[in-house]
Amino acid sequence: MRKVIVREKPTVEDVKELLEFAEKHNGMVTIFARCRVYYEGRAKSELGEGDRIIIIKPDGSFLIHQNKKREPVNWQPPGSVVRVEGNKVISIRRKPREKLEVELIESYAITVFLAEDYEELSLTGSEAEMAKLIFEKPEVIEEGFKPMFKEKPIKHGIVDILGIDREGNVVVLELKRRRADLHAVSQLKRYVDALKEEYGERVRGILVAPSLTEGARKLLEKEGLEFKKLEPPKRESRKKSKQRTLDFF
Amino acid sequence: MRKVIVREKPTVEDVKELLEFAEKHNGMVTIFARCRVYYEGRAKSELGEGDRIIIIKPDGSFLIHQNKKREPVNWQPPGSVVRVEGNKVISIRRKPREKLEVELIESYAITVFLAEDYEELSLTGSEAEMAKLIFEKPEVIEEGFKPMFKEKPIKHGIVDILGIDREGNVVVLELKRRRADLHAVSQLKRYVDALKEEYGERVRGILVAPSLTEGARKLLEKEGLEFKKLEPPKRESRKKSKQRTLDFF
DNA sequence: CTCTTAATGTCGCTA
DNA sequence: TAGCGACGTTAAGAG
Repeated sequence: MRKVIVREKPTVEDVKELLEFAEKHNGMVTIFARCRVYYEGRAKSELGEGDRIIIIKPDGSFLIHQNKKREPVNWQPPGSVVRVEGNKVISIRRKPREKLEVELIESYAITVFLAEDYEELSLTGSEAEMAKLIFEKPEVIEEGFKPMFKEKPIKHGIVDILGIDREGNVVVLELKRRRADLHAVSQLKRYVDALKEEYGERVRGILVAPSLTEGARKLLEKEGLEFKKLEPPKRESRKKSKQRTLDFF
Repeated sequence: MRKVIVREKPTVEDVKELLEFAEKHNGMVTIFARCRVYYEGRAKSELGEGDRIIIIKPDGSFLIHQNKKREPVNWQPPGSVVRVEGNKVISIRRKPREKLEVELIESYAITVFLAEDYEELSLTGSEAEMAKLIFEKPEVIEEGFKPMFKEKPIKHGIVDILGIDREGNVVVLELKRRRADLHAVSQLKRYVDALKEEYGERVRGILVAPSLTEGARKLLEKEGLEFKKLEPPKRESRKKSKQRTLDFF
């Protein structure tokens, strides 16, 4: 069977039919249309008449893209359910209850894409990999540092890394894969405060990141917290993908 | 001229040609293809062979969508520049330097959409509207509350609303349009700490939100901060759109 | 389910 | 341009 079905200048009936076809065969629907959009749920919005691309995925994800920006102007998350009523395509989410209505003024084209995809993204340079690096080479923080826990729940939150320094002080690390800001410092402060209640004053807080904003540096200093420069490491490639390539033989 | 140009089973030359055509006419390109994706920039990623929808907008936004999730698996933000090299579609961003490469294994279809859209989203139920409500009816916080500043920069951050209560205490409000969590409390705490340095102990911090998580409630209590329940208001409709409808006449 | 936090977050605003 | 914070944030992971 063909991977992509295209219908130009579809009628409302065509749209209905192809949406049903896509649902049955787990296809992705793309509609190129002049439309108006109404949304009500966590918030409420209206979008006047204009040309947009509408994508409906087999998992219920619903995207409406204007000709600018990375973000969809309106959307519905996975798990939503779509139906057609007259010239409206409606998507409903329950919990929280949200309704998205697309009023089709004129449909220029519609496609159904029977996409097969078994691959997952393999990404490197994340905060999780900074943590891994620190457990493998604790000296990147400082000589004598001993990491003990990762993602450890404490009184008010979950600390990235909890450990002990060479003098027996409790050390909390807050990791950031990019330049750390005021939020990061507040977060670290919250953990240090909570741990001081438990362990007394011998608690150190270290913000670990490639750099700091000026505001963060000032607040960090005021709060008696520390900074350690560390770049998120980037692996050479291949993580989740299966390693059975030709090299295997 | 036609709004949507469709080419099925395009060659690499077709793709190149239509991308150039789209760039010239500010069209949105959509490619339905089996592909592999490589990204390197702030992080680095690889995605093995599979069927995806690729969208390239006239502002340089670049989206690659798998058949699941609301989020693109790979992307490039507005301002990026696209080019074709052999069977690869490459998008470059400078500052930070980021490169996205899509290796087209098989293109099933490509469309160029000459989308015209002059409308902007009108949204209600935002935090900004909560602030507006509080300035119009300060009593929704408490009797005698006087809001003084909105988005006021202080020592370590920018407070949502700064005001005075009936007893002359300085009051900081931190607004959240949805259930407030630990982050919101830490943020409020940061503001209160900074203001206490300036105004002494007569500083109150109030978290204003429709609800609180358990953890947030506990921390708020421990820190001597307060909570005021308030839902973000939803207007009846029409904000940014021009009011020139039939009713006008 | 709720809670907590990361994210190539993106986006808008402001000094 | 950098800093700061909201977002209908989304998504993942743990309890």
